[in-house]
Amino acid sequence: MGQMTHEIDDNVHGQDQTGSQLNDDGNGGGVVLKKGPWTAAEDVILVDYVNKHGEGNWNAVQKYSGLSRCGKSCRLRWANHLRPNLKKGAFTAEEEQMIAELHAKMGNKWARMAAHLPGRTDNEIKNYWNTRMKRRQRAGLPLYPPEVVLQAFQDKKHGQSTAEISEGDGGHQDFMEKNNYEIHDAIYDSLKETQGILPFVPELPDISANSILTNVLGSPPYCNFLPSTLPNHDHLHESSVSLLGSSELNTNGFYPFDHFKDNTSDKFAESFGLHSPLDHGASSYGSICYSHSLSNDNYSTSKLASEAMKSELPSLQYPETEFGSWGTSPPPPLNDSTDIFIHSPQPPYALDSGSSSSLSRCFLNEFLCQQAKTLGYSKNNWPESSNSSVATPVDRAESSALNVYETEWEDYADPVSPFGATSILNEHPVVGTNGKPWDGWEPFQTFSGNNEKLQSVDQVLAPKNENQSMSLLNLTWPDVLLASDWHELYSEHNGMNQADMIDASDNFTRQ
DNA sequence: AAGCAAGCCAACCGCCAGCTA
DNA sequence: CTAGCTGGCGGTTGGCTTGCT
Repeated sequence: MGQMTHEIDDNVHGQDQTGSQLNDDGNGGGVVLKKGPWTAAEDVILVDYVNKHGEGNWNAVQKYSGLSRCGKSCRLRWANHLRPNLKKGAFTAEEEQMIAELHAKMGNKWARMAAHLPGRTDNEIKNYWNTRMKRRQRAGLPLYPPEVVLQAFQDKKHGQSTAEISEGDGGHQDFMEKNNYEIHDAIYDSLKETQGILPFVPELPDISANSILTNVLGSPPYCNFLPSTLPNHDHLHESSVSLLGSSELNTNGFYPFDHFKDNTSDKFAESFGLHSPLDHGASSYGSICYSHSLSNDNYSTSKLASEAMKSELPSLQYPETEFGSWGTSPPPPLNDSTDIFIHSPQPPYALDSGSSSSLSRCFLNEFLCQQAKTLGYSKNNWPESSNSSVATPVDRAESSALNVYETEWEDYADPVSPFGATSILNEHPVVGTNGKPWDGWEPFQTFSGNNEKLQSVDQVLAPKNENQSMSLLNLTWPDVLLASDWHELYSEHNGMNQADMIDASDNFTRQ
């Protein structure tokens, strides 16, 4: 804006200040077309032309108005700045929320997103998203507010169809089904699958969005709201129980994660400069909660590796630390809710048999990309954390997921950061299931999956582990529920008041 | 006050799909 | 069927502003 001087340029048809070139649209005919910022005079000419002739036929603008701009440039100028009913100024909170939701569903379909935001242009939305995302990625933050994912749950739960998303987009339903709505489906499917007993699935072609979503949703602190939303034995409730299960914990209480030791993942790690002897361990910080769902070595990250750097892709990561920007969901207070970080096991895998969807990969890529970024950070931070408390592998494993959030919370940071690594680990020194503290970095293999460990995992699987999950949850659930501001979100989305929630949590605890 | 980095945003570029001759 | 034209879209660039040191 600021650089747009809009000064009257008497030389509208003359040479521009940024250099000229022949129009590349094939309609130049040797005419030197102006480039660079539009002047007020040019705007007047263009507006006048459109008023007389209507939109379209942009290449005729130059012909009939004498404007030395290519058709593309005219169209862009009109669409982005001159057409009526354009909304100027910063995005409102509602619009930001909408953008996040739309982006979660559509990805970088700016024009389509703009169709949902009257008065906003695709360019505006794109710029907004890119700058915001750049900022957040640099900070190691997730991109989507929790409400977006929760909404995805709600939508699916209430049978919202793809058509709704496609509403107004007529003719794009197919696209939506293929690309936009899979996150909803992924979330839902993961719940369906995890509510049942899926102890072990030997074949898994790819990490799915499902598993990630499941993990994300089932991971602290966001696992909190899942059970809470469903006090009765609604399928989601059952799902959430399973989500919180320790089904992939091995005998040591942590997840097998040797699946990331394959060459591809090494390459992936290399691509992020993870070369130290701790690489595997380091990788596990970020990957563990995602890789643990894999029970064979067939996991392929080739696509992930190749696409992981594509940062624009949809993600459903959260929490959102810039809650203010979303207008909702302030960070949970620092209290016992942090327990859930320590005590709640990672959710079991969610298996997505048709997992290789583009969006799933996109989601994963973006996620892993951020994970990788987070890893570098957490690598630096870990020693600090482990100085004051000794983490077991499982804690690391969980903290690997946690690291995502830790990094996240580091914005709030610090001493008051509700989930700051230091605070968590200081307050909750953790030991291995054998009672021995896990001190120091061990080779990845020492606690990562061999068959024996995997077998142990199987033994821990639901339904048996449901009780374990419950016991774990019992430690924290009411506090988590009541102390956390999530209950606002939760109740808002489920029509429950606090009393209901207390009942629900009590029931939950008594189980 | 100056220098630098990051943010912001308008505009450009290349690709693609749809239409038409 | 094909080639050319046109418009649309998403990615990227470059310049100005802002904030920090």
